[in-house]
Amino acid sequence: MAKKKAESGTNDDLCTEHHHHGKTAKILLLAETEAQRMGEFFAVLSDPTRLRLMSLLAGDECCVCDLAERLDMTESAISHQLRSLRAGRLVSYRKEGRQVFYRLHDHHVLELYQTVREHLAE
Amino acid sequence: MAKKKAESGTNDDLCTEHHHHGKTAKILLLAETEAQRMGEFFAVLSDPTRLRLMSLLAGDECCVCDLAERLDMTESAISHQLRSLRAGRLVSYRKEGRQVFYRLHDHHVLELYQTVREHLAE
DNA sequence: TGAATATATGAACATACGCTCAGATATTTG
DNA sequence: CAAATATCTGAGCGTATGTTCATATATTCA
Repeated sequence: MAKKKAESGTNDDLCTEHHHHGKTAKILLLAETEAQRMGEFFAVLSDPTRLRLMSLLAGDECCVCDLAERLDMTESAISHQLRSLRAGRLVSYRKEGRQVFYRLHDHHVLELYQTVREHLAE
Repeated sequence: MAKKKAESGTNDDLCTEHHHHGKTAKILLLAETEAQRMGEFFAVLSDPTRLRLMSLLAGDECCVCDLAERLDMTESAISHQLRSLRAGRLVSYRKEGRQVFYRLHDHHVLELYQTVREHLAE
C-alpha cells in the first residue's frame, strides 16, 4: 500500500485488459496532458455564475452591463467570468462603441449545455 | 456601477428579450439552484485524475488497487476520488470479497465523456 | 483468533478560485 | 479637453479542493 510517484514519467498510452471475462477490452488510458486539458474545459463549466451567463447567451448575444444586471452582480465580477469563458473558447464577442456583445462560441457549446441541462432535469 | 446583492431573493425564472433584432428570443435564465447543481456535476469532471479514472472504467470495470497502479497513485488518493465520482453518480460499484469493482454508472456518462474528448481532440 | 489484504475516512496542508475593491483603458459626448 | 460610460485588470481575501499521512473497517486465510 501507499506507493509514491515511481519511475516512468509517461505511462500515458493504451493498456490492454488484465481480467479475462469477455469484452474485447482494449482500454485507452487518458494521457496526463489530455486529462489536464479536458479537466480545464470542464472546470470552466463548473461555476454557477458562468453557467447562468451561458444560459443568457444561449438566447441571444448580450453586453456586459446587461448581463451584470440580469444576474444582479457587479460588472467586474461578470467581466472576470467572461474572461474565463473566453479563455475556454466557450464565448466570442463583438465590440460596438464602448459596449462588448458576447455570444456562445458555436452550436457545439449550446448543444453540450442543453444536453447536460436536460440530463440533470430528470 | 458596482452593484451589491439587491432585493429579490429569487429572480430565478424566465426572462424575455430586450433587444429587437429577430429571433424568437425567449431567454431562460438558469435558476441559481439549478446552476449550482449543474456546476457541481461539471466540477466532478474537472479533475484530471477523475477523468483518467473514467477513461479506464470506460473500457471495463476495475478494482481500486488496479486503478491506483495504472495511474501510479496511492490507493488512498484514488479512493477519495472514487468517492467524488460516486457522489456525482458517475460510477457504480460492486463488492466481491475484499475488492470493490467500479464501473461507469451508465451509457449517458460514457457518451458525454466521449463527446467532449472528441470535441477537444480537434 | 491473529496477520495480511483491500478499501475507506478524517485531519492537515498547499494550491486554486471567485468575488471585491481600486484603478486602468477606451470610447463617446459636451 | 474633460466628464461620463463601458469594460478590463491586478492585488487581496476567504473558501474550496486534491493529496498525503495515519488510522479505521472489513474480509480472507493460516
